[in-house]
Amino acid sequence: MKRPTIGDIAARAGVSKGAVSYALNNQPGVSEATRQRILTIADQIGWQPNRAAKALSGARADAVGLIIARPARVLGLEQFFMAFISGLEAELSARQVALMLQVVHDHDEEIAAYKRWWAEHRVDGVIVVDLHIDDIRVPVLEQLGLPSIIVGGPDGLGSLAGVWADDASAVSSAVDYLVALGHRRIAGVAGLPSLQHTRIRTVALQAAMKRHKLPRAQVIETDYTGEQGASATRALLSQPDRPSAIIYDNDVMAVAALGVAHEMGIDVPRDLSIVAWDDSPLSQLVRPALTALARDIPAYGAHAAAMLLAQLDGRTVEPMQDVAPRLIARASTARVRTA
Amino acid sequence: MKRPTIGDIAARAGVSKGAVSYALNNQPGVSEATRQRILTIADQIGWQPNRAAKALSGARADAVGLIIARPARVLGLEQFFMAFISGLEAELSARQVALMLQVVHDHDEEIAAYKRWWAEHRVDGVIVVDLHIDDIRVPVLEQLGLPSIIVGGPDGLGSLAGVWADDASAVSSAVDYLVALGHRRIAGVAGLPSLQHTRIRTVALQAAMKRHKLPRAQVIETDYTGEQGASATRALLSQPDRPSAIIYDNDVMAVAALGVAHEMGIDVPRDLSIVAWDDSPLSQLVRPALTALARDIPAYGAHAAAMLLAQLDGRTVEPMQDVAPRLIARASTARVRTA
DNA sequence: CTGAAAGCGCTTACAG
DNA sequence: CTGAAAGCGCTTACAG
Repeated sequence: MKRPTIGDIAARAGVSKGAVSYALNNQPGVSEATRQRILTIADQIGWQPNRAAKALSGARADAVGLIIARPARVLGLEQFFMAFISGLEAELSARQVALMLQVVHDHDEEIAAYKRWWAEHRVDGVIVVDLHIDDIRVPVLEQLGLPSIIVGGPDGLGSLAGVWADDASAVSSAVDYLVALGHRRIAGVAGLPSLQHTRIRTVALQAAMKRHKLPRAQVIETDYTGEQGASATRALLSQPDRPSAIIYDNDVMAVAALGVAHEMGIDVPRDLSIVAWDDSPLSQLVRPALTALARDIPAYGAHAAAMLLAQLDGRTVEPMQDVAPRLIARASTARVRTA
Repeated sequence: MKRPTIGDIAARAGVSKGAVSYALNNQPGVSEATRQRILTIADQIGWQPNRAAKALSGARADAVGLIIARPARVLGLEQFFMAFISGLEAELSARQVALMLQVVHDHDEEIAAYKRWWAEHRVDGVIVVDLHIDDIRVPVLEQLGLPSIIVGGPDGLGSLAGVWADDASAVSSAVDYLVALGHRRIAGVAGLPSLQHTRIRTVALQAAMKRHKLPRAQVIETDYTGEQGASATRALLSQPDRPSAIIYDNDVMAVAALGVAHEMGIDVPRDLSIVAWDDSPLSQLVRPALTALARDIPAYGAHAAAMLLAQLDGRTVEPMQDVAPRLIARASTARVRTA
């Protein structure tokens, strides 16, 4: 059986295709009685709009895009993206908007994909993640005029709207807590230095140390993998003046740190306190359970999607700071030993 | 500036739109010289095909769909999906085929989405994951005629093509290994009982026990979360005749088990051996590192995508068994203590 | 090898 | 409130 078209509906209802179109799209131009009759017939014969035809007449694609530029190797261990996507979906599918997903190697590929999607009318807008410092994607998106919501900010957004978490205040509260526990030598194992939020966190860490009149924190940058997290931890703990507390930019590295501490005979939390970014089932499962800086990642995704949809509806969208991450204290942090 | 169309190209080249179409699609009907001239002009003016117009003329959507039916809560901790998606993408993006992703609550929603996508010509085919026992999606997809590749099998595929890993032989080899280490009481902490591969694994476990003339394995079913993995482990280890080895259907539960063993004063691997399905960075990071049944998940995704693309090209696609998972021995398994 | 034309299924001014 | 018609940008028989 062939797919029914508005022509079929029009024939059955004894009206023109134009009238059917108005009725189906809730446009004025048909009487309420006719509209109802048309809607009933459409339902009966199982009519579904042909997207291609709609799109060719200038309608929206009813799809938004998300591109992730990370090596496959690292992707698997990021709890972030699945949680973020499930949040996006909650907003999008309620509005029958589809999500186009692509995984690429770098920003050049990502930009090429944006251009193609936009030229092909595949998407109405995109959600951009992993904001970099001096991000080359921002000017390209501005120039294309492709509606975009950046996940990150508040700096470097250009004229685009963004949504970000207040990582700085979260780091600050973590340092306050550690200092209150008596820690004075606090170090950081950071993520990719090119990411804007890595810089924000590191700057906030140093600012908090300064505020407490403590020496600058040692910070080692990594690629987020467990291996690099482990190496960084070994380096930090092999010094004579080793830190008594370390803040990790993701949970995988913090778990790796537990293994390193174990192998070096350093007890957590007695001899070393550990704080991990991004609470996760993992953080709760390991022993000792990890003190974490927790973000509501699905909510973060939902907000980004809602902002994009609002923008597509022509509403003006203000850059927005999302709720601040919370410090969840567990067994990996403790009062520092009085030597 | 307006987007260029084939009309613009035709005007510049001094040929008809038809000729341009033939040239651009590598169809016969234009001379090689003309084709080159047209291609050059298209490139110069930055022409990109309008998908909507192509689709309306009966072309493919050049998109395939993937729907994941899992609660958001569980999704975040599944390393599987991101790894699988990165494998899909490797195949798809090489062919400029887009991936439509949707997250739903149950199979009814999933089926509704398949119907809509297919009716709307949004996708050319779909990849179906998490094959259930008596899966209601299979007959629906068969009836729709929507090209589909099932991830799972070999049973319950109906007339659809599938790709699956030989979980049975993997479980069998794990049991052989444990028995060789002297274990006689082996238990299983399984995943969702409605999933086909859960049944395959459990049946294989019992078959292996029988082959070794050992008593049936105790198997506890779970929802894959760390909590249920922990409860199941507590239950198993609280018995007088507690097992000396347990096989877990995912890494998250196995890590939770390490915590439970620790809290109960049971040493791993001295008093308890643990084998985890699906090797992951997590399995390698925890202490003791987990002996794992490892699948190459990105390759699995790549194969599924390749099969779907082949099917869309009209090639006949045979159901295919992927490479068998490998047992990777690490520190969580050991020779059983001679009591 | 090339041109002119119809058609895909919608939307939307334009007349009545 | 309704109908007839043009148009979106392609593809593809059908003539030359």
